[in-house]
Amino acid sequence: MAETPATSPKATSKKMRRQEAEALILSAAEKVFAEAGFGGATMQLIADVAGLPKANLHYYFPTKELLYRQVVQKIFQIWLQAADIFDQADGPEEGIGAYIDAKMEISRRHADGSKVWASEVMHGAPVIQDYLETTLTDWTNGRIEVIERWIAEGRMAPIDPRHLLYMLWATTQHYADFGHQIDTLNGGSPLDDKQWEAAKSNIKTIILRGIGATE
Amino acid sequence: MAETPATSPKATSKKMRRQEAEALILSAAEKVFAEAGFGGATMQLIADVAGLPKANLHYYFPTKELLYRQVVQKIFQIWLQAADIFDQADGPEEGIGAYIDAKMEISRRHADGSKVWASEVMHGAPVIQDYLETTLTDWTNGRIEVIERWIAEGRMAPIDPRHLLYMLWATTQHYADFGHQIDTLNGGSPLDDKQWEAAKSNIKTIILRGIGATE
DNA sequence: GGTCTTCCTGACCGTATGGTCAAATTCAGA
DNA sequence: TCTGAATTTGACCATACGGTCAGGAAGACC
Repeated sequence: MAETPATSPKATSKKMRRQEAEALILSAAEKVFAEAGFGGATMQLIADVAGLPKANLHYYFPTKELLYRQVVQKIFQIWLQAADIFDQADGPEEGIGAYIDAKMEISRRHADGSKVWASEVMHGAPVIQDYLETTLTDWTNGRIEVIERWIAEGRMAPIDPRHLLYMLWATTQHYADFGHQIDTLNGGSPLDDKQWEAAKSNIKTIILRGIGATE
Repeated sequence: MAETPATSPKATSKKMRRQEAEALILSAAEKVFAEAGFGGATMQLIADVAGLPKANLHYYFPTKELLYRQVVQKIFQIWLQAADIFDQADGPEEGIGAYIDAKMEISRRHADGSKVWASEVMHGAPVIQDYLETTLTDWTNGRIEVIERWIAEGRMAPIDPRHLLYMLWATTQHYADFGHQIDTLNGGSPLDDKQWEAAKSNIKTIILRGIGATE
């Protein structure tokens, strides 16, 4: 009768602090939302993964929508963080190269979050449309300016910055969102360290050479 | 065969043929599954979109899973069709260029199907895992051989064919799967003909130059 | 100990969903 | 016109889901 404990990440103390309880639930929710989608996920399953009774989830997160929203916001923060790397660079080779590395690292370390984000956008961004229109739009426009400056300075070929950004997002996210397909084509095993390095290296080689940012 | 009178979404006669009824339902299902995901889609909503009573859906497709499976298989067929273009080419510039065009056309014309496929893979391919392991694996290995030959012949740079294929899939699919995000960044409007051409052109420029397949 | 706040949870509820069914309707061919 | 198969459909059912609630348990502070 192993009903309560099982494989619960944290189930030692009887009472939890708000912060750790929320973190535990958010982590379980991210996993379940990634695997089943918003509609396919159930509060009961999230509760099981977190090792808590369902009613406890509703104590911290009144509704499923609210819980989902927080999961999406969390990954968006990580996403934005990586984006900063873009600015700290001197030129396209360094900036875009580092950005690819950072985004690939996110795809590897936060694959579930990436999937939730992808799912959200794919279904028309019902809960984070405002983020797309404000934060993401601003960030994108800022980066476009940077790229245009690089082009004007002759440090890379004159390509449309928008489509370059889309290519960067698409290619790096692909390793998270389509990770299962990649694993299957890899004989059923996840990419190992070496293969991830090869992926990053190949992507950087193709894109940096493609935009004429290599010497 | 050529005896189908007035094939419109709403048929004139009270009774439908199996073929057209199934096509109508599959089309509605593709749309709803794309917008809501498998878990979020309901048979009632699909029925409403198709303009049929729910019980009628179950007459043609006994279960939701079965209906979903057919939708996924349908888009996979289209996907494979485009893949043929790869072979009919003489070299990388022509072959990969045409493949990008074809996949971009699919992203534009079959955005819903692309989303369903992406969703399916993202959730671990519960219904088409066998396709990944057989058809897709075979196709991929075949294309890897072609690319390796091109490399051996000195017609493109020595990059890992796998990661090149992933980049092609990722970049082209992105315009369907993340179409909503792209539209939002485009001021809320879908890309027009000119913008789609620009997208294709930019992608081809970057990738073909990136793999050293241009003169 | 007493008391207040925070946290925990089993039991419960209304609703929506996938699926069933049997009766009605349509239609092709005899 | 008659007959049997194919199709259509409203009504129905069991289940599972998101969410509620009342009462109990665990600390914190005096």
